[in-house]
Amino acid sequence: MSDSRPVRTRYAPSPTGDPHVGNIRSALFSWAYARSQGGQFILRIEDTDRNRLVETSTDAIMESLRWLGIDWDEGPEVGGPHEPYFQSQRLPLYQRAASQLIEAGRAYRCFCTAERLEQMRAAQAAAKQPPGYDGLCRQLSAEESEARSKAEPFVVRFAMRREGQTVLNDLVRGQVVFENKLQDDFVMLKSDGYPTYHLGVVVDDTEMEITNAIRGDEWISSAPKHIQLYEALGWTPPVWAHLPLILGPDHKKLSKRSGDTALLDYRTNGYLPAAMINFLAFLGWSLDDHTSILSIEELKQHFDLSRVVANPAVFDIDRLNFLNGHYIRAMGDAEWVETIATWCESGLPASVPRPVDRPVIEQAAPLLKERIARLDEIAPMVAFLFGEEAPEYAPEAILERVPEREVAIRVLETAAERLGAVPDAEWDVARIEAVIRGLEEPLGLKLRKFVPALYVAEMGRAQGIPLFDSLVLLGRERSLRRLRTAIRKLG
RNA sequence: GGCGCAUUCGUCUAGUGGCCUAGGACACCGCCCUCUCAAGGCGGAGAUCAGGGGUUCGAAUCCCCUAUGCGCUACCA
Repeated sequence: MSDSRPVRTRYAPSPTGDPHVGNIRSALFSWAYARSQGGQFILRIEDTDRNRLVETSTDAIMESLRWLGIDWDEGPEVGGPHEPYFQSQRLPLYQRAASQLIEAGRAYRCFCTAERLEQMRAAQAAAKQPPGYDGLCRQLSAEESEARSKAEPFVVRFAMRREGQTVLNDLVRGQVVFENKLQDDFVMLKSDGYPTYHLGVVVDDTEMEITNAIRGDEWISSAPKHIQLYEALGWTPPVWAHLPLILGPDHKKLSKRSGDTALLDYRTNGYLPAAMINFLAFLGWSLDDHTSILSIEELKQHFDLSRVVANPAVFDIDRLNFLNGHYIRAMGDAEWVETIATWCESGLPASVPRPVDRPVIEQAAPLLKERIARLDEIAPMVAFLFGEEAPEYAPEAILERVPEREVAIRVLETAAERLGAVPDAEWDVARIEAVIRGLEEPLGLKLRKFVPALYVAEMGRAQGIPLFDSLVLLGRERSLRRLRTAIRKLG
């Protein structure tokens, strides 16, 4: 198993859309493994499907990786000794391999039309036979093949060995044996001259000196194709590691239908990269029997393919939310203030003047920290600080917490009266707290019983950052006005 | 249908023959703290290790069978 070559891994997505979490988890593991081994991580774009190509994908792929802090040593924008890193720009490489295989009798041109293949499959299905190419063009003589290739479109199929078995030695699954008689001659070069995935990976992984091919488990069935390709080409295959799938809440492979979302959606939804990394890292891997919080630095240092498990993992959003809250609380004060400012700029109503009042943000910041799980919760929670009146609310919001209308009105009136007696110069937390606590006696109610009414009056909702501090931030005038507004609403 | 993979608390996982009357984390429940909501602290419930056969003095850990789930089965990756 020992190999003196430096470890080289790659992430080789196809640009058919924005990368989703399952895909990025593969990137993360590949990257982490390379880093833990002091090796290199390569980014390669497998843009061989012209029909499904989405122009913006490559940028989304790079942006996703950068957001998480996954850096690549070779690939788009950074270059490297194996340029280019786009498969569409490496066509001669695949064509050369295909010719070599045709000459060696290990591959052949196939002139079958889509219609014929369709009929063939229908017949196979009707006869309850396993689908697969029937090998019609495998019989063609070299001369005929050569001649027809001048006039007809064709694909190149790989002639799979049909006797014996093909054995995959997988780092996470151990030995997996495939019966060759069940294999069929797959297309390796399409009629448009582009390679299929199978040829593309084998050629490029070899040319780019990849030592460890880490990919999702959905690929394990095609491993025998790749292994036989390596054999036929006389090349040495990388060490494979097939990662367990990530499942949606319905326990099916994560897909658009099954709760998956593009990775970058998590950014716009207010998740922190550190939380995402931590979350993804433990989907199929663990450090030991007790660690559940892990930084990206620790991951780089300790990640090990030998601790990847084989069974699929369900994506648990509750856990991600917890981790996100954890990393928010762990954030440094200055960074936290910047974060709040950013999310306020984008999340507050247009009526709030920009740039958003910095001192207010700075004072609200510490109060906000342990109350936020996602960054997109920031703006709704501090919105009340930026306006004359509280955000619109229904009077019922008060009555839900202080059921009797008369009592609620008395609470608000008494508060307005006593708070109104506090001169502006003495409007501070200590004084406000004393006054509001002093309301217990005249109202004959426990603080916790009546205070929600004040929350709603001041911030439009029954829960939020601490009331006493909020009143200071609001100032005497606005605080009192909101009390009067609430009384009017109830009356 | 065929082939392949998987199967430990609801979820992510620890566990590689005796340390397991199965550990940690999230979620859940309770108590404490408390101006709301959180956060935090403490505690609780929760897995007869899919089921059945073996092997062994001894199995979650090894073998076999069954069941279930998932993946693949394209000129998509």
